[in-house]
Amino acid sequence: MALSAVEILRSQSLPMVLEQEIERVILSGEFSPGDRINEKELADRFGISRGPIREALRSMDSSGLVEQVPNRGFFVRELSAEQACDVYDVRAALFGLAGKLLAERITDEGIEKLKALVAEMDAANAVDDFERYVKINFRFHEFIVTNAGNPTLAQQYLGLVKQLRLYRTRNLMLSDSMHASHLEHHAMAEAVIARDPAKALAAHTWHVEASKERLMANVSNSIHHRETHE
Amino acid sequence: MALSAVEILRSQSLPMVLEQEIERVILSGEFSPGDRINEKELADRFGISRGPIREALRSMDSSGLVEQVPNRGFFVRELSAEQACDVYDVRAALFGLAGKLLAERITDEGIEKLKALVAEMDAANAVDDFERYVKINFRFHEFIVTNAGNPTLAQQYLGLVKQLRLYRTRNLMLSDSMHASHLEHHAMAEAVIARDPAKALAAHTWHVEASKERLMANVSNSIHHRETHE
DNA sequence: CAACATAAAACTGTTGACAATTTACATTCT
DNA sequence: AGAATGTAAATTGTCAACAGTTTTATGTTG
Repeated sequence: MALSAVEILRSQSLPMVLEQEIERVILSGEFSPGDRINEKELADRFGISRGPIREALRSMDSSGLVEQVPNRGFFVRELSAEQACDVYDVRAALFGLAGKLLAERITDEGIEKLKALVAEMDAANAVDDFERYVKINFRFHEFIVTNAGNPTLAQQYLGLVKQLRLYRTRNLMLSDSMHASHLEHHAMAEAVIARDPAKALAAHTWHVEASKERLMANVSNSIHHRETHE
Repeated sequence: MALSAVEILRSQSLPMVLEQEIERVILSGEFSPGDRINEKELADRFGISRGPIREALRSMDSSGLVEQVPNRGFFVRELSAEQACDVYDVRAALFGLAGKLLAERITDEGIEKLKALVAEMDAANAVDDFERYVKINFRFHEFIVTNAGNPTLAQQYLGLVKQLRLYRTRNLMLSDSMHASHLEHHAMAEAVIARDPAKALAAHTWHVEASKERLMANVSNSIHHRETHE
């Protein structure tokens, strides 16, 4: 399966595809944070040699998904709670900027698209459809970041989101969280639709900061209850 | 010269050192943005094979200093004026966060250190010593970012600063620019010393935005006068 | 003389092999 | 039994060579 995907795109650029594939393997949870990555194992899996694997891992090292220890190899990066908070703080600043820029630059069609996304979330939120909500939520955030008209910003932001997925936690979306998040989304969209950069900056920044706090509260909670569940 | 440096640190980690060395070569201006990077040439220069070179370049690709075009190799990244603006905007957001966090967390000793740096800049500013001012200015910024207590933030910020060096421009620090910049530095330091996060956030963000505008004004100016100088 | 086709050179992408280091394991000693 | 030590296996770091592509140089044609 994975091999055929690599095989098909070989003509394009092998290590770039590899990067995505390895990323997928890591983020899918097959490799856990802290795990050592065996180069030969990956090479055999994709039917190639270790060279391209190492190049892909080097690249992922730079983007914070893996870490290299000299003479010991690559490890899936481990993100402590503290580090996750740090990433969230940076993400909040970037997302705030995205909201501000979007409010300055969004087109009329963009506004329609945004309204449609919000409407979709309204629907999912109304019936407590978590799975659907999470999906649209992702598209909503992606829309904001990619339409802010700043590729550097988009790249950095998406990189941080990837890093955050290394902070494994029983990410069960609670009903309360969803409703709170949804209210924030409305505030964000309102500010952007009103083309109010300052308000958008504040709303977008706040949304990520609030997300961080909800996650951390959730984590300490699930740690508290771990014994009863496992 | 470069070879001996590599030789000495070979025991530590070759490609990591290589990364710094190649970075130095690029940022020193020996390779210009848009230039193709010859792997063999670099390999010969450092007396090693192409493998580690490629690994280092892949890492630098991820951090935005070079770009890879399939089957054509690596090129020093070219930064358009628009892209430079984008990077500045992101940098402003990050630096604002750094200022805010620093104001929240700075220790008493940190405040003393900060005051000392400001005093040094005062001195250089008073006598229009550009070279000295630029140097301390760099240490000042570095202090802020590394003492904000958020390694992720520091890493991202420093990466952006490196990228900005790809935007070659006759970066002559004008007297007006220096004095304006200096005033902003005072406002930043004041906010941090007062441990006022909101004010620090605003002052630090503004400083980078103002720097961007000064640079851009400078650039259009120097473009205007290019013919007479070259 | 310019434009195009062709052949040679240069370069990148990838591989398999070898050296150096680390890890795992069995043996010995206290 | 448990710690220490030495050996074997596994793994990483590096290299040199080969295949495939791109670039350059050359020669030919309209």
